[in-house]
Amino acid sequence: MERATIRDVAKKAGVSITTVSKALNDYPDVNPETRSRIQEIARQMNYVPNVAGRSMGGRVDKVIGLLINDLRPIDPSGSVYGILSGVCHACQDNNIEFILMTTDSRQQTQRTLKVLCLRKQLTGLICAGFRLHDPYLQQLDEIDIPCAFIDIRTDNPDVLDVTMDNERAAYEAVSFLIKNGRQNIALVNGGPDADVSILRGSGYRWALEEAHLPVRPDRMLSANFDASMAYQKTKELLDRDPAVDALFCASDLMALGACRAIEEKGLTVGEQIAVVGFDDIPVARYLYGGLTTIRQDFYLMGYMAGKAIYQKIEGQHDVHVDHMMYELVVRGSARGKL
Amino acid sequence: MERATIRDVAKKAGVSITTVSKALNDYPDVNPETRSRIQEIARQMNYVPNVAGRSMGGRVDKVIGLLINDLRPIDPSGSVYGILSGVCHACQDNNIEFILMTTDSRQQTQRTLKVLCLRKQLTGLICAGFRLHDPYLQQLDEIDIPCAFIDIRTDNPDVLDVTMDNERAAYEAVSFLIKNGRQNIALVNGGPDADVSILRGSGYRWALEEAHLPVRPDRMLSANFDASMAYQKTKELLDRDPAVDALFCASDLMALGACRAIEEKGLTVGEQIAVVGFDDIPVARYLYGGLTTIRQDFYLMGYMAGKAIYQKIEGQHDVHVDHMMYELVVRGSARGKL
DNA sequence: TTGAAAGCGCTAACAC
DNA sequence: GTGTTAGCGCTTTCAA
Repeated sequence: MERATIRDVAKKAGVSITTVSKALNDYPDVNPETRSRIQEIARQMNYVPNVAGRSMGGRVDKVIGLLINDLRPIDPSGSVYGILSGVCHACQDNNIEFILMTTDSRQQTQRTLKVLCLRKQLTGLICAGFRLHDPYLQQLDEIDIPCAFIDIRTDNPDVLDVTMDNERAAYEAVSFLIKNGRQNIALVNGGPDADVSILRGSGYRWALEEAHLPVRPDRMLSANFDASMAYQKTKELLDRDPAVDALFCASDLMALGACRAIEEKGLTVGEQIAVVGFDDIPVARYLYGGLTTIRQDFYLMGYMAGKAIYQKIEGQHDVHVDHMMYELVVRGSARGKL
Repeated sequence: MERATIRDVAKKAGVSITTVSKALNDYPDVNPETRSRIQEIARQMNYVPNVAGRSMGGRVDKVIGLLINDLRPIDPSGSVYGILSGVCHACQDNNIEFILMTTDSRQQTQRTLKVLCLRKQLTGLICAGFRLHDPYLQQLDEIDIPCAFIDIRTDNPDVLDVTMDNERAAYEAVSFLIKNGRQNIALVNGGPDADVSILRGSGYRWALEEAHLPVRPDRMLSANFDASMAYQKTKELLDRDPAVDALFCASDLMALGACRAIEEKGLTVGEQIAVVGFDDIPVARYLYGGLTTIRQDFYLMGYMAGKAIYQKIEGQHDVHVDHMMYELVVRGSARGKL
């Protein structure tokens, strides 16, 4: 059977399509009996309004799009997944349509952000996974819908920044190591194209400077958030610089790679070399006697972004997203004496 | 500025809307010069065809929907994420629209699967995260679009089953333990509402029976794929049954919980109690000297499902998805002597 | 309380 | 090679 249209329902109910439309859209000027009769018939016929038709008729559904840059086959930190499910649930809770879109640097040069928004008829946009040189960051003025970016600063005042205070979190992590007697702390950072790397790097330097410890470029590694690259570079570091007694890693995954390098070198994680990670991935507590790390909540980030965009769509003016909470979770890989 | 319509473009180009439509949709009967002039004007005006209008005009885009049941805030095994990104990439590669939908047991009772498909105008459907008693499994006859289910058998011959041979994989894992001298192997399984639990459980029994080892119900735990429940139940098991010398766990996450219980009891993972997990999550190699586990590839599952559904949509008749590959990855938590 | 009619943006016969 | 026209399914005035 073909899909039932409003006309089919009208015919079966012996009324006009206008009346069916009104009945199904809860207009007040319909006889209650007529309404329920029509609703029943529609249900029986499996009638579902054609969205295209509705849209043409002038009833456009509001839609929040989540645009993920560079969607990878796996997501070891769970960040993308957490954001996705958070936005999704925020949309459900607020009864607004949600769609997922993806892009990458090539596609960003082929199709403008504006055109992307028009194509999907977006009412609101949330972006995640973007890096500092991505073309879309320059096109934010062109779109005229509420927009939020996760974990990257946009320097556009109309765009909501959803992130935590990465600089301060890194500062706290490194300060914690210092307070516990570590003096030769190296940094295993992500790539410089990620805004969070920059912030975590400056938090690291801030803590060292405050403690009057030298900031040594040769102790600042860049491992692109990749476990095996972290492993490799940490190994080299430990070979050339035996004084290192602690590592601050900008992700738990890199911390894992680093820990493996430490153990292979015959050193112990926690005792000889303290390690602090970042993210608190679900398995962090099981790793190397428990990974000390900065916990952040990607689900909540997504949820907050979704909720804020919804509020903007609904015309609220003073919408603003606070810095997300974080927490230093102390476990075996870097014990506290305090 | 309001959104440009085809009429605006036509006016600016001094041609009819028909010509614009033809030019933009690569019809042959348009003067090449006219075509490129129109394309240029459309680009300048940021013209994007209104999908609703297109759809009304009779040009319906094909859409594959991925329906996820019970989307959780986190996805520790990465299975949902992997499937999602796989389907997404398959759709990109085949140039077909992709949409993500979610449901749960409550929503399944409120809206039929048929209505869901109609609402989203789906051309193809892929379902993941479903459990044996979910209502939608009974409604498969009602939908008339190509459909695939991931990791659950549907007993509907028209529905593609995308999964690996879970029974055989479990059989191999347990046989491996037996061959390496383990005689008292317990099972830490997922809940009985997951089809894979049933299959992995029967693979476990198969291996024991083949080796003429007793199948003891008191050694078969059910921990709902949850790490802390696995921890708890394993602890109880080890207390009451000191003979246990190996554990086969139906997920790496549960294996983690079990390993923690083992270590807390003062036993060593690998030596005294061998542990085999399931999934090979990205961090498995870093856990407990490397977790021995069955590797599966969720991304590929999603990709294959997407590709197969696409082929069915395109009218291919003999579409069929082979069992996905798996592999026993031997690491420290259960060494092989062979 | 109901219905006739216009129109949303687009495509596709078909005529020119 | 180009334009005219009908119509897709729906909502929404506005008149009855």
